[in-house]
Amino acid sequence: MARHLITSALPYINGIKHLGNLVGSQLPADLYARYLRARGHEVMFICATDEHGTPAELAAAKTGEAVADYCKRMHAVQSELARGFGLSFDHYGRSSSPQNHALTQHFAGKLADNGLIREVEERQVYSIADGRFLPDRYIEGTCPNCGYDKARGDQCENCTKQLDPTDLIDPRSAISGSRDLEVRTTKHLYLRQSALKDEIAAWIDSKSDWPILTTSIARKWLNDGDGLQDRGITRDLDWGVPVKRGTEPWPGMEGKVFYVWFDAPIEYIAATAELADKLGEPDAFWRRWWRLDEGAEDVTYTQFMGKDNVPFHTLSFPATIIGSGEPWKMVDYIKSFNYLTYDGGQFSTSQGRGVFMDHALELLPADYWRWWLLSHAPESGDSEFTWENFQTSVNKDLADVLGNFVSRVTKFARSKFGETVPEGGDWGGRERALVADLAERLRAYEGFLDHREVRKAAAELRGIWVLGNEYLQAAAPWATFKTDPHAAAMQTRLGLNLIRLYAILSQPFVPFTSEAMLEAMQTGDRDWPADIGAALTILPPGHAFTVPEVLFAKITDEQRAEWEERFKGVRS
RNA sequence: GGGCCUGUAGCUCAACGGUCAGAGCAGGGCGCUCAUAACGCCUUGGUUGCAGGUUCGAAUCCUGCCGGGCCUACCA
Repeated sequence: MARHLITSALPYINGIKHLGNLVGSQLPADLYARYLRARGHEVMFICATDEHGTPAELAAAKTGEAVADYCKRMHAVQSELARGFGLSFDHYGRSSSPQNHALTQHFAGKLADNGLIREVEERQVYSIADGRFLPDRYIEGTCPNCGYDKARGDQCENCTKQLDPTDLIDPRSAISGSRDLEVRTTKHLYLRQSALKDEIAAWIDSKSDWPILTTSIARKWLNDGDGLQDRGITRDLDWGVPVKRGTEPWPGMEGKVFYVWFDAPIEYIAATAELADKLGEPDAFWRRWWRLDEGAEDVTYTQFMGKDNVPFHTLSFPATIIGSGEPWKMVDYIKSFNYLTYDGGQFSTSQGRGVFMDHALELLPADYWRWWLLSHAPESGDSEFTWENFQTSVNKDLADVLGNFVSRVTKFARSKFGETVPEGGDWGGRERALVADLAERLRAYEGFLDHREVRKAAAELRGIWVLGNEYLQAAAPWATFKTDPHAAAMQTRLGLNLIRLYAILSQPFVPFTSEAMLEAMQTGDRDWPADIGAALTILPPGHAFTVPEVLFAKITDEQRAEWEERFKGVRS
């Protein structure tokens, strides 16, 4: 039994996430967590909402709520959706928690003590009408290069030229449209990442087994131009973690907060502390996961994230931890994903293009989405969601291969032997061959999951399901029943036991269906099989079972057409 | 502009220097009838984007070109 710490990138608080967000971090992380728990390991699976930053403030302003209220409400919404998708977090925290405030301030204090913080005077655009400093991208104007009149302060989307907000002709606030802007001087803290460059580079170089996507992005940032740049870790905002040096005030930094990307990863740790507090446990409860000097030496830590998150997890957060000089647990493996695209284009939260978590659950049970998304996870490149592919895959894999297997076994058993596991007959060569085939495929399945190979694991699981259908076809209990009822009883008994086995093996992918299968088999024995032969005799002769409802109804052409139409436009 | 990833059967992908380039779906044929017209078996189908090069041997390594995607540090 090993100890596994697993974190999913934090979904931003600003609205309901789409399927692309889900498959890029939370869902594969959940798959891995469920698998490791099923194997008997001790797992701490952490996620949280990322609540700070300008977009949260603006989203709250739009609904007329105080930002704290907005975040509280949206956290509840996201939390409910996570439950709906079966995401088995041990804790779903909030980056705005008191625990995260304290820990973020602690890290900043340590970094300052170690000489890794410097103060920088900056000139930034202030909007008088909005009463706030504007991040570069929230300033709009005419591009001096191409004349495009909706260029943003960081870059012109039309000609892709990188810009400085002061380059813009006729600049205005993207929030209010106000032209009443001025450049003001403001002071900010910078994390001296450049001083830690060599240490971080050596650390990255030691991770030879990480996905290329992860290491290539890290190396790019480490080596590009002048190398790893120092990074501002404070902002002139109201909503966030107030800048403090540990528990002490930070002279000159009054009224400022830490940058959202500084406090967000720290929330992984703080969320674990939130859990301890919720359970009434002492600090040791969470520190044994995070402090090498307090019990975390034997922890394996895996992070899951979309590729846009990689720089922060390979560079900024490690810089924070290394720079603290304290023995915090660093990540052992970073699993990163490309993007899921929607019908040829991008999923878009702002444009409402694509399928979002709430709508997805209105249409179909979570397992349909979990299966499709995980079996098509964008591991090697971007992958595309189309309704046609979704319909075909789900109908074939879930309804025909798995669902129908359960259906044919239980209905046959009930009609010939009643609703108890039939007795009589002994295994022969065919059954032993099946066990051998299952054992071989199970080894492969476990290997893929151990290495977080999501798509391959899904393909292997499907192969395991197929073995059941192949066996039935070859054994043909409906035929043997006429000539040798004992043999038919044995074959049927094996089929029923296969259902229990499949429920256990499929649980990481389709947990709700897995539960329904176990319930139908009326068993609570969900031990991961150490020995397939033994696992297929757990349900003994005479054990009662029930015939479950159809596990997966097929998606009809009419449904597909309707959904295709409904989700191609703007979110309603 | 720079960098990274990617281009393999109609579709989605595997194979990451070495037996005839594999699998699922789709297409064709046969079988079965327990089952959600489901399942099983067999089968059609590829000059591995293009052009060179390295090697006994290349989808795989190198160079160039063409196409797709992403990143480029004050959105997160």
